[in-house]
Amino acid sequence: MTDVRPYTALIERLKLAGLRPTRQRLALAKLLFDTADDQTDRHVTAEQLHSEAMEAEVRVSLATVYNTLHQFTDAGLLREVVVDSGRSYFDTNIDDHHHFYFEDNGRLQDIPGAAVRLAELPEAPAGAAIKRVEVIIRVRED
Amino acid sequence: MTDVRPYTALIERLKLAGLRPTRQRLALAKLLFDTADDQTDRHVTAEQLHSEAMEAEVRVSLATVYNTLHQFTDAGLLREVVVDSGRSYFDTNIDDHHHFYFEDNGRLQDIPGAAVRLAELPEAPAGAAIKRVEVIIRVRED
DNA sequence: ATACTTGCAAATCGTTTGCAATACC
DNA sequence: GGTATTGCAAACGATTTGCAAGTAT
Repeated sequence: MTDVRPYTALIERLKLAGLRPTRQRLALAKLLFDTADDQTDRHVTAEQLHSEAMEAEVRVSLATVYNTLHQFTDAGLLREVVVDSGRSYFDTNIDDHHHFYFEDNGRLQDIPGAAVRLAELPEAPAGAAIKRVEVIIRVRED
Repeated sequence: MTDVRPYTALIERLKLAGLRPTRQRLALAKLLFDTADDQTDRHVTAEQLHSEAMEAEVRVSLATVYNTLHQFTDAGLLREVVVDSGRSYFDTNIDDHHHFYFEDNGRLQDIPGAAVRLAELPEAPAGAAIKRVEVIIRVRED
């Protein structure tokens, strides 16, 4: 089942985003977006992704992981989620959706977009435009 | 208009919270909760509060500001708001409410509780209980 | 050939900690 | 007096940066 030219689609995706398909960006994109496994939504920190890369025998520096995550975010391939001061999560699900945050262990979990509905939203403050509405449901294991 | 025994109420408040009314806690409480000025909602970072203390000629170390902010938060006098990775805000408004976050300049602004209404909420994941629902509306100055 | 990327190590930022000195009850 | 609190400076963890070396087009 090992694909002989496995990266074609990812290369295209990076090029479209205006990013050179370098070895490290490809490898990270594979780890992030290649859903050979089941889940479509991943929430990774830079450290986590770096560890995964190491396990996968991919040599990438932590600095490059940071750079890449931000480039992917700027390119709209990822979304940054802030729930914990001092730790940034990157979400591979860029659709409109919200999150459960497990404060005990720092895990994030997607809430399907339809499960949260806002009945009423304030208008943006004068001189400002709404960029995104984020709902974070903080939960505690019991 | 300078009160001769200005701290009585704050002292009581700290005692009720189980905190010794020390000089530095009182001074910080005054800066945070004394609404001689207009606004009832303040969103401060530790650094900001420390600066204010310096300007007010109150000698407090930054470490103590951090300690105090967390103690106040644990005691329910403050609420911590996380919108920016790497920076913690403390909100003097502990009522149920949500926030606008101005990404350009890092300013936070309360949204009155009634202006956001959630029509539908998911139930908590199995084995977990909802601790708080936070709505953050990220806005951009234009 | 050239501009973009990478890796490394050092630097930075916000925050926390250990511990001796000090203040509150 | 005994315990809680403070300040300092060092330690910390996550993230960023400068720059020389490597790589994609």
